[in-house]
Amino acid sequence: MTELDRSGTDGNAGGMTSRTAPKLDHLLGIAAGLMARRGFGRTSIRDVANETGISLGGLYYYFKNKEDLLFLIQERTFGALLELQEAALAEGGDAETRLRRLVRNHLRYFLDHFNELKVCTYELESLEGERYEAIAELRRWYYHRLAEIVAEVWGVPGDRLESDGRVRHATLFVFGMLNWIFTWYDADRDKPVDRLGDEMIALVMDGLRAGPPPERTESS
Amino acid sequence: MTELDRSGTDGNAGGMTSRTAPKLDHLLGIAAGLMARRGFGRTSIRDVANETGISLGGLYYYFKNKEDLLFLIQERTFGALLELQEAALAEGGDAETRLRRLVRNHLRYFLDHFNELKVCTYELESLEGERYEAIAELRRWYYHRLAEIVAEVWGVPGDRLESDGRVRHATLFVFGMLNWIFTWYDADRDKPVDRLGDEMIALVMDGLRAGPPPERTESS
DNA sequence: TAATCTATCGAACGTCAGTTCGAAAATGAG
DNA sequence: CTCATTTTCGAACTGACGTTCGATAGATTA
Repeated sequence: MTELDRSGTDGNAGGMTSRTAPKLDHLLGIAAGLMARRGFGRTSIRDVANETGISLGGLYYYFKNKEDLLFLIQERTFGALLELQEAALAEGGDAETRLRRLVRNHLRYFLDHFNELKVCTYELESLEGERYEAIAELRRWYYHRLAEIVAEVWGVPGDRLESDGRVRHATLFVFGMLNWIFTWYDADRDKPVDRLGDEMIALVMDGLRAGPPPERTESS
Repeated sequence: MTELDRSGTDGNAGGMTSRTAPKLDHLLGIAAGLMARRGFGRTSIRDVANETGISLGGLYYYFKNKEDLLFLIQERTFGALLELQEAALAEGGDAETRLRRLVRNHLRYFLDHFNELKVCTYELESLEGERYEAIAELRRWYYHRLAEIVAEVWGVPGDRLESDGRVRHATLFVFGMLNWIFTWYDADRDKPVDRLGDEMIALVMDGLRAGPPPERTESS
């Protein structure tokens, strides 16, 4: 229904086929900052123009649509996160080890790319059609990796992973913890991210009944 | 900075001081449905007019602002939920019992008022000034009630509750699980809500290491 | 019936948004 | 220097949005 016509060029309006584009990255970073604060719908292209110093019309050299701008932010940010996580999983280890790595990476990445990842988390549904599907696919990949770990902890065989609602729910509970952080994290108050990760792992693995995790200052 | 001028009348533009207003409730329900689907920013007053059958101008008899419309939805929905939870807590019981009640109530309420509660969850930041503060206050109340339970499970004394980051984090992790549901819940797939609650309690209390919760069909 | 209050309407106003476009600088190669 | 390509600009168009307002029924009261 909602089609998009990527006419030959592969993402942005003008040329720019190079892997990394510093000016575009800068632009996307600023746009993400605005969208993280005011939301996609409330952020105008004119806001982006003012904040970046680029003229209103000039922006359309970098993206062909407002929605395309959002897509570029999400694709790049989420893509990089998933690459990171893929590498982390490739390192192997038992389920708990991999889970801990995943959570820590996620939290570290979220600290370094707060605005961008917040936009990824909140504004998926502002995309439509192909663009929506492309990002949804990335999310599905992430979901499956975590679900596999949950299933492994519980000893659920891989072929029953899809049909077992308990694995699905537990996985989504964990994602809820991870993603909800954007609503409350306060850099000053909640300082060491790795400790946050440890606390989360402690809750996920052993629950409240095991008591609070140790209050030490730092670890690896 | 951003002031609102409630000139005498107490919330809506016209009169209407009665406790329950069926037509207003109907209106708010439809508005919540639109906002849940497309977000506050993307939902226009004209959309609400079309969907309700009330004329564009006529809507302003019920609220004085678009933001006021959002506020009314949040205040009523969240207010009712908190009343429910206050009553549930008043019933007493140990920490786990109260936690289970809280979670179950939350999930049941979320099923019955999906759109409205989704709007409450996502659109707090679309409010400003006094209206923002009023809703934020309600949320704070909810947070504290859950934090108290977490602290009780861990045996953290009430006066150290505020300063202990671990209580804060664990509480917010649980809220994350609860609120993230709006992004994935599928009425057909994830049928019995009470079981969802039990699975969540199982994870929160005992963690993944305790193994998956029993797969029974239903309980109380 | 006259007066008052509640509820509703349609038209209009002003603003701001996304997008387009042709021209013009800047850049870099031959 | 010349020329083609890349990048940037400012003005303009078009549509949608929130909000206002005077008019108007219907209901209620005196």
